[in-house]
Amino acid sequence: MAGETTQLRVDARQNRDRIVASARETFAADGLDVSMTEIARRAGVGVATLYRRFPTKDALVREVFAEQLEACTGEVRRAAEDPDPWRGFCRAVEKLCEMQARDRGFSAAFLTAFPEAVPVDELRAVAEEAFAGVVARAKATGRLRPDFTTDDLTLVLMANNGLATDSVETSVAASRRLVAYFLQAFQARDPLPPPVRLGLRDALG
Amino acid sequence: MAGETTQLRVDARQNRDRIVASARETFAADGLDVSMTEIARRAGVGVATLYRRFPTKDALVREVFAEQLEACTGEVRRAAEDPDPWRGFCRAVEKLCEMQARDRGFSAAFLTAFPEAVPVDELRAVAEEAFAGVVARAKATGRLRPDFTTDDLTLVLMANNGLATDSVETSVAASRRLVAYFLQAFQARDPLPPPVRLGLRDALG
DNA sequence: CGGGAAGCGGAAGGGTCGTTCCACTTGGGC
DNA sequence: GCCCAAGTGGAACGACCCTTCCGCTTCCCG
Repeated sequence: MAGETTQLRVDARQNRDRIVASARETFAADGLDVSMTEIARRAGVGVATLYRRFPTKDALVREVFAEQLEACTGEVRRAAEDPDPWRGFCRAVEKLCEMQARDRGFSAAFLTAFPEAVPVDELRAVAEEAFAGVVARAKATGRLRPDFTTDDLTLVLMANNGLATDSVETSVAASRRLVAYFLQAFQARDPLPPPVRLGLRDALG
Repeated sequence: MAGETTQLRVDARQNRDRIVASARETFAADGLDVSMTEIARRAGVGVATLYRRFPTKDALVREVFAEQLEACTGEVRRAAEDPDPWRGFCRAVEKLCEMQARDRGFSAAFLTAFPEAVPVDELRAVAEEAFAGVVARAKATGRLRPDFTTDDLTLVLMANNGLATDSVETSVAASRRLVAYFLQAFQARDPLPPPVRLGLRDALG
């Protein structure tokens, strides 16, 4: 989805697909700290083939990440269409966190700063815009606390990211519990003092 | 505090102290991924001197970590003596999270499994026992939800760990906000369904 | 079906890391 | 003050990483 439909030879095309698939699986299971050699091995190609398609490891990460981010945006869009805005909000948060919990590389890539990665930043902006709509609707119904900000989503995602373990099931269970607590705190009914102001986005680049 | 009072030569003693101090500062500022060479350089000694005192990097991390964990326990003990049990509980969680936010190495070391590190596990057990007392008192007053478990503290600490950034101030601010949300959710007044059951401790070793 | 460009694998370059080795220095009991 | 064990610094080792290079193979156009 990052352009690059520049006609490849059919065998090269197959290899490229295998590389992306194997990279996605490996990043999901073990995080971003997997060696390029390992990814190439699992894809059944040499490292040179990998580097021919993706000139650097960052480029590969971005490619895989872009697809995930798109799925992410889709999930938010679906949540935006929920007849019940509050339920839509909850669904969005739940879905995002579950995706993150199931994919170690995703969270790492999402939270690592990519200041120069134009397409990635674009995609993220799109996802954030969609989420902003969900938030606005939920606030309008009065169920979501009015002082909820975009930073709070970042906070949730960063916190959720800290829950990563070697076992996907454990991570997902922990994530679910975390999200349940968060959603409870995000409800408007309690007039508790709003938490301190933040500048997380800036800190993340 | 880990024994080892085996008489050292005075110059060796000074070097050892400098090493621990510099390691603590460096781990706090930059996390555990600092090279041994760098730590030795900042302490003004050669790497051999470092390795003579701490046969492995893990050993050094554990030494520094043990001191922090002790401070941690002290904080919990102080919270246990608060006249208001709920306030004591809040203070304990707040203090623990702030310490974690201020020290990158601490959280990393705390959450990394050290199955074989006897003294560390001992210290952690002590801290957990003290915290269990705080929890029991808070539950007795009815302000802390009855289904709160030890796993929830682990959940909080792991989530809080995910908030680490390059700027300490940012991390602390984010941590404060996170804790405010958590404490709100931990209050008993809402009869919301208790989150799913967990097995985090097992997952962490 | 033949030639040439595109594609390929694996070895090698350059870097960093944790750790070890060894010739040299120094503290402190006699 | 002498002497040697304890202590020291910095070079060197092996393992790993990302990336590049190069001689060989394979596809595909004409």
